[in-house]
Amino acid sequence: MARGKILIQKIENPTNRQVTYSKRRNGLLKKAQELSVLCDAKVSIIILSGTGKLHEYTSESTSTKELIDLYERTSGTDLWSSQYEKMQEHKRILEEKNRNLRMQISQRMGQCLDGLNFKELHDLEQEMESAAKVIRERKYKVMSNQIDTTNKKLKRAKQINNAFLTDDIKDDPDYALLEGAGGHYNDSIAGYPNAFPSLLALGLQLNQPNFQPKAESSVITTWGVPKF
Amino acid sequence: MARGKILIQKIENPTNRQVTYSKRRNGLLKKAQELSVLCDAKVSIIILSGTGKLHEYTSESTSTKELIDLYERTSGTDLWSSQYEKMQEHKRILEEKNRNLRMQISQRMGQCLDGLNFKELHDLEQEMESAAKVIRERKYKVMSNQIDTTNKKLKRAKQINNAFLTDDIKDDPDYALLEGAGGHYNDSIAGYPNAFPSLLALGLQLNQPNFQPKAESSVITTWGVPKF
DNA sequence: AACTATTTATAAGA
DNA sequence: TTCTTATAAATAGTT
Repeated sequence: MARGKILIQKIENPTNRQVTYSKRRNGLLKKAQELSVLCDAKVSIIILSGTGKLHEYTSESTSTKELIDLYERTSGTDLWSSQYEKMQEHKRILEEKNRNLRMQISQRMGQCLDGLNFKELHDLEQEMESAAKVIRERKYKVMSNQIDTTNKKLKRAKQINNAFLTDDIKDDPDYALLEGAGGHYNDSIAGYPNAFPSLLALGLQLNQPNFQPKAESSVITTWGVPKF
Repeated sequence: MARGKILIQKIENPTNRQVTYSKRRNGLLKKAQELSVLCDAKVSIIILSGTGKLHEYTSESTSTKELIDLYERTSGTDLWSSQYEKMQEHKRILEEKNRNLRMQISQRMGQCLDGLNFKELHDLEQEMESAAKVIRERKYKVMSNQIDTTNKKLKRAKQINNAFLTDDIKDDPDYALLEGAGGHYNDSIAGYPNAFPSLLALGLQLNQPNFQPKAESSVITTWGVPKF
C-alpha cells in the first residue's frame, strides 16, 4: 500500500523486509488492541520473526496462558495431534507446489504438452522465445567480456615480454596467452557452477529420486528430467 | 474510520459490536497472513469473542503448538507465573485509572485543587459551567414536560368530572389534580433512580470503602466522597 | 452482504 | 529507527 502496490510474497531485500516487518508488526498489534477494546474480545498474538526474534501481544484482562488453555479445551483437540495435522497439511501443500513446478519445467522442455489449449501453447512459445533471446544476448555479452579481458592480458603480457625476453621467445604468441590468462577461463565462460544458486532460487526441491547430481554432460540434465 | 471516526472504546450496541467484530477480525487475520508471507515470520493468533466464540489463525509452516512452545521457552518463564504477573500488572493499571477517576470527581466537587495551575483551573471552571448549563436546560425541559402532562391530565379529569360530578365538587381544582396526576410525579422529576445507570457508565468502581449505598440525602453523596 | 466516504495503514524515500 | 507523504487498504455507517 502506499507509494505503490506490492505483491504479497516474501520481500527478498533483507533490509526492506526488516523495515516492513517492524512497521506491519506494530500495525497488527494496534489492530488487535482496537479489536479487543471495541468488541470486548480477548486476543493473543505470538510472532516469530524470520531472524528468530519473538514478539507477543495479549489484550488486557486476559493472558496468553488463559487463551491457550481455552483454545485447547474448546477446539477439543490435543495441540500435539493438531500440530501433526497441520504439518501433514503443509506437506501436502508443498508437494502440490512441487508437482506444479516440475510440470512447468517439463513443459518448457517440450514434454507433457497434452493438456494445453492453443492459447496456452502460444503463450508458452512466446515466453520461451523471449527468454531464449535474453539468454542469447547474455551469452554474447559474456563472450565479448571474455575477449576483452583476454586481449588486455595478452597486451600486458606482450609488454612484459618485450622488456625481459629475447626476440625469439617474445614473438611466440602462445607463450603470453598461457602466462597471462591461464587458469581463469573457467570462472566465466565455462564457469557454470555459478549458475546453480539461481536455479535453486526457483524453489525447486532437488532431492527427487530422479535427481542426478553426478551427471555432468549438460546444465539441463543436471536437474534430472521430471517424471509423472 | 470511514463515514466518521470512532473512539476506541467498547461499542455498546450489541448488533454493531458483532458486525464490527466480524469485519475487524477478518482484517486482523488478513494482516497477519500478509505479515507472515512478506516477512517470512510465523504468526499465531487466538481470539475469544465477547460471546465466547473462539477464532484461531496460524501462518503456514507453523502451528499454534510450535509457537506456544517457543514462546514459553524463549520468554524463559512458566506461563502460569507469567499469567500471574500479567494479572498483577492489569490490577495495577485498573487501580491507577480508578485513582485518576476519583481525583477528577473530587476536583469537580471543589476538592483536591492544590496541584492545578491557572489554565487547568480556568478550563475546569469553563467545563463545569457549560455542564451546569446543560443540566439546567435539561431540568427546565423535564419540568415543562411534567407541566404539560399534568395539564393534559387535569383537562381530561375535568371533562370526566363535567360528565359525572355535581357542580360543587367539579369546581374544586384540587380534586382533579389529585385524581388525574397523583402517584406519577416520582417517575420523572423526582425519579432520580434512573440516573444511576449513566453514572455507572463512567466506569467508576463503586465498591469503595467509602461508598455509601444507604445515604439518601442527595444524589451527590450517594457516591461517597473520594479520599486520598 | 454490498456500497462508499472517510479514516488508517503503509511503501518508498530521506 | 523515525519522519514524511502519496497512495493503497480498511472500515463505519448506510442501504
